[in-house]
Amino acid sequence: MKPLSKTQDHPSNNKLIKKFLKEGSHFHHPSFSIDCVIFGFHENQLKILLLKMHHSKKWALPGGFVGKDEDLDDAAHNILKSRTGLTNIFLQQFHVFGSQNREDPKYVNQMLDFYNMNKKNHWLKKRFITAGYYALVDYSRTFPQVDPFSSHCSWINLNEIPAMILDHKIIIDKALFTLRLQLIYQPIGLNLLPKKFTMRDIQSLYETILNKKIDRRNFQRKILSLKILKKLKEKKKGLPHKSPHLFKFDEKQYQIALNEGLKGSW
Amino acid sequence: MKPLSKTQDHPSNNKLIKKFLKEGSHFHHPSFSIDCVIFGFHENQLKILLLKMHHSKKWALPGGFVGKDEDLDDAAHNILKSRTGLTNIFLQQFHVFGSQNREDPKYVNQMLDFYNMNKKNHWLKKRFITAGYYALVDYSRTFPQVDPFSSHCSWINLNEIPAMILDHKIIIDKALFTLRLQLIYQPIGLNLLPKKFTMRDIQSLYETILNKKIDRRNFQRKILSLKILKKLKEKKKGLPHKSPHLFKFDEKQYQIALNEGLKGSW
DNA sequence: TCAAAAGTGTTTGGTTTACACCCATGA
DNA sequence: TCATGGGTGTAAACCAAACACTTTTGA
Repeated sequence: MKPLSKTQDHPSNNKLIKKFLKEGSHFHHPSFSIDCVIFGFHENQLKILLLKMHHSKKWALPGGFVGKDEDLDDAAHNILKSRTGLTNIFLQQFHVFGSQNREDPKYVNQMLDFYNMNKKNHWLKKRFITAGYYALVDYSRTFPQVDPFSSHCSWINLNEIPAMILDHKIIIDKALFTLRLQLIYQPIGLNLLPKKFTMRDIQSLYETILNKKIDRRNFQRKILSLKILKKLKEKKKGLPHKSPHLFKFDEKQYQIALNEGLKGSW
Repeated sequence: MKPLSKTQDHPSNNKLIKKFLKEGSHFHHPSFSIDCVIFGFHENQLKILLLKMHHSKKWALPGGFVGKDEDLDDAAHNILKSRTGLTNIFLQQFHVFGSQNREDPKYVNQMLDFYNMNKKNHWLKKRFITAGYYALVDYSRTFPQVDPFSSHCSWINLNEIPAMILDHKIIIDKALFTLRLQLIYQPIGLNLLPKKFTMRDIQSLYETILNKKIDRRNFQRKILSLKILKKLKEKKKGLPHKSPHLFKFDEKQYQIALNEGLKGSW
């Protein structure tokens, strides 16, 4: 596992947390939460942003609740912004998880004990239904921030996922499945790659998500035929070999392709 | 619009309804509901099962609530069974609807007045988040049943949808969109067609869902290449012209195809 | 015996796959 | 000057779309 982002202890947050634990249920849609699977891409690795929880050895997806008068999608965007600083990002609901046993009384009890809260019938101990959202972001433009219940907020390689609370591992798997499916009929990469990138960069992205090798020449032909890329005059310098062209997304065409739903398969 | 199924007035249900209105919130997951878009196919028409509400001129999707200790998917199956009598049916969650303004205070007020209930802070007047499920069923094997809040339960042609409560029209549109998308990478038709059917039957189904004509010969080649159909010795008799072969689904292959996700496009 | 629908190909053009050669660059 | 990856091309296999002829049937 890669080095973690620096611990932030938020000791000043104690009061806030207590208020939240006591009165949170008044401000939020009851027994309903949102969990975000935030994908980032760096050094040919697909990563997701995870939180290490206080009061538990386990990790969790960035999540939150829905305000009483808040749209679901807005709530998800707020969570994304709080953890990464990013706004206006592709963020999509992909599944609701509502199995009857999605609770973790042990963890919640520990937390309530820690803050000297009354455990009986506490609103957090009820079964929650959670909506899973997934986002694709540019790893290098994020500033991961812990939330009050976590000690670390880190990018973790997809093949190094630690023990997760609740059914969060299932949520991640479903997100990845959806992402791969999506890739078949929609373009992907805007927000996940830097503004300018080489053909190899975007191919690595596709290969990583699909977890298979693609022929370099065939990939180029196919991705260009989608008309979502613009070739720049500029080349990438300072590499040990021939300087590759840089590309950027043609955002207009990209949006059209997103809406129309591409066909075909990789 | 086609003739409606016979009105059932459920006068004996008054007591039950009052109990539900008074105490329903104790038994159910709070402020959360399920709505089902149940597609059926008959006479080359795609239909959906709708309820005409008491106390309103509008119609609604068959829906319900989730028991405190009930899985989301189980709740959806129960709703499907109550309205159609069917079990073991393809039923899939496709979206959660949680915009902040999905309420219809006027309609709920009318109903509460009718039953002399206290309107103040009534649990049904809160904003609900609802999970949309869609099902594909064999029209001819259903026995549509009203629920206590509706006077009719009828199959309505997709192009003759009446005024709907809340955002139910949006839910229908999204279901249809998902169905069309699904058709691209998954087989469809089991449960929606009778056990035995002709090549024309299944082609009509595809044409109806996709809302476009498909070449008869190309369709046959393509659908057979999926290996999900079994040709029967039997032929359909009593037609004015040449007797067509009957087919049935190879359920084993069908399930495999469902899980693998077909590729390609129609 | 005829109209209508079923059964069965074939041709054509495009897309996907597999594979090969030359070019630019820094070490 | 050489190892490495970039840029470009082509043949074969495969698939989708357009289209035609023959067969069966009841009226």
